Amino acid sequence: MKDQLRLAIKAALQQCYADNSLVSGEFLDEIQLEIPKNPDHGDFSTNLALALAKPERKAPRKIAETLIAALQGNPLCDRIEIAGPGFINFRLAATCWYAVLDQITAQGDQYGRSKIGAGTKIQVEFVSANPTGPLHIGHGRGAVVGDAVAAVLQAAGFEVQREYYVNDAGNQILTLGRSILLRLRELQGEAIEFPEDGYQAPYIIDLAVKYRAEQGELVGVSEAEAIESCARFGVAEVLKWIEVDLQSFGIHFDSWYSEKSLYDQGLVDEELIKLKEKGLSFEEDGALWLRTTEFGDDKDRVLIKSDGSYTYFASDVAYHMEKFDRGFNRVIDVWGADHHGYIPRMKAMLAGLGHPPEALEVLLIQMVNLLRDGKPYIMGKRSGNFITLKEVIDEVGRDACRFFFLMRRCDSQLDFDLELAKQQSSDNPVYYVQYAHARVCSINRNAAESGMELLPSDVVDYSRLELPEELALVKQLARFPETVVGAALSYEPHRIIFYLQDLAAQFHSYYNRQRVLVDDPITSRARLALVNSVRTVLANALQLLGLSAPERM
RNA sequence: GCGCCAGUAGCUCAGUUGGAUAGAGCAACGGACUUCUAAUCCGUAGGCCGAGGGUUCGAAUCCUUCCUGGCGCGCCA
Repeated sequence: MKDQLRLAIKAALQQCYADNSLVSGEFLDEIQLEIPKNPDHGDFSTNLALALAKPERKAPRKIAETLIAALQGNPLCDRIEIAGPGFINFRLAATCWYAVLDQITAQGDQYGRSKIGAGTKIQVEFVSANPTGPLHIGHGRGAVVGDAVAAVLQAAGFEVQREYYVNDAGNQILTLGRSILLRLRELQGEAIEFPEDGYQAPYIIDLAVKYRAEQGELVGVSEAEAIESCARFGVAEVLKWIEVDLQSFGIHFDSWYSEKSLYDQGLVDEELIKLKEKGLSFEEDGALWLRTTEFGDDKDRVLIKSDGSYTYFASDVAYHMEKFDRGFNRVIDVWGADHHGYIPRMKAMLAGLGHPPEALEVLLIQMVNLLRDGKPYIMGKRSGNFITLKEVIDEVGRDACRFFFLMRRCDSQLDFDLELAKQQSSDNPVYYVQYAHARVCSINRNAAESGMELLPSDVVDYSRLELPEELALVKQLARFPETVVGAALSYEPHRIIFYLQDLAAQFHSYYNRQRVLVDDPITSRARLALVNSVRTVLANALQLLGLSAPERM
């Protein structure tokens, strides 16, 4: 709809240049067309005349008049007028809008999907929590946002892969192994002293118990081998928990990528050699450094520590280069905001190795402040004082939990009060949206009972939809595809949430004001077609965000 | 000290990337169930868009200086 109008305007502009009624020849790549807040200003509005005022050196309103003359007689438009300083407002013919209903009916669950992404390959890496303990609520936000960003990109025609990076190498894994081993010895009757820096949470004991049951007792192996064995066992077990939790949250990964495998394949050393060859790394104080300051970082960063072990950064270099080797045009990392200081070195590394820094997009998810009865709930893995994601989902419900995490822009902090979330579960906004869907389904049941079925759109008389609120609903439905595109290109899935709330509000209002099933069958059928288009769009949007669309509530 | 994010109604937040009279939910107040599901609707009230300066036809939005809150600034992960 919008695009058709944009083309018409472009043609008109061309015509004006051709007959010299406008002279600058200036072309704006993107003619701005927006939907005015005030419906009195028409269905669409452009500031084109204002923007051309300078190059044309003419009053905006004069330019607008010329353009309108060229647009006269266009079948799309019912009325075109000049307003304010030189806005051109378009009111589209009602018949144009009815075409949207045909489109929705024809496309069904595909309505809202587009090909803007044109198959561009994007990887979204998210969650990637260390496999040393169960997921907590902070991971939940990143998980839902990452999943929704991926979904929205897919809907916009990008080819998307969801990946979980498994940090199964490094110190924290050794700590996990040591902690399990100590608990194991404890189970075997040894007196142990649990160190401050070990993982003290109770689940470590569960792991030890399971280890003992499945692997037997550790005898005749060195300390290092014992730790390694416990660590591998622990990682595998914890990853199973994580996968189950994510599944119950409706999140599925296409790929689980092991950090350890980067070392095993020698990819880390390979990249380090490349960096050395490019003269980007240097040795100092017995460590190997990357000269990230050359690309805008505030200090150089260590790749290999003076004790010979690798930093996280070293494997991240290899990991991200490997992503591009796999053919992704763009790579999105979803991180907690507390890692934001890490971005400059990553971008510097990419620049150094010949990739445009824009190819990596880091989405920072601000903290979730977990509250219980209004009081902050301090969490720490080591202390074992945390609430797992699973517990939260069980308490609040999957749909409500996902909805809650998606309701805000990811760069603003989120207060999550468990008591409040539970209390509100009956008037939570997610139910408001789902209820709209259930209501349409209910109307359908009633229609079927009275022998009225949904007819093919070519026999529905849409001209019966002449009430302003009916036209407004259709216009809202027409905005769905561009909302999805906007959400995808800006990585802002919350836009879909707000769209859903708007659409549901309009529907509920219509429902209360007008009956769908009235005495006149022609009108009933037209209204039935309308509300079923609403149902389709609600269902598509809910599905996109991993939310259910119940038929009864 | 430096950097990132935020500051919009009493509270929680949107604001289509610079447009016309700044919006919604909750809370408050007043109404609507004999009617397709009241988990709904209708109405009232609520604002110096943190503060100052700048850019232009036009600023909540852009540039700048401050103020407040959160988070970072390791040869930790």
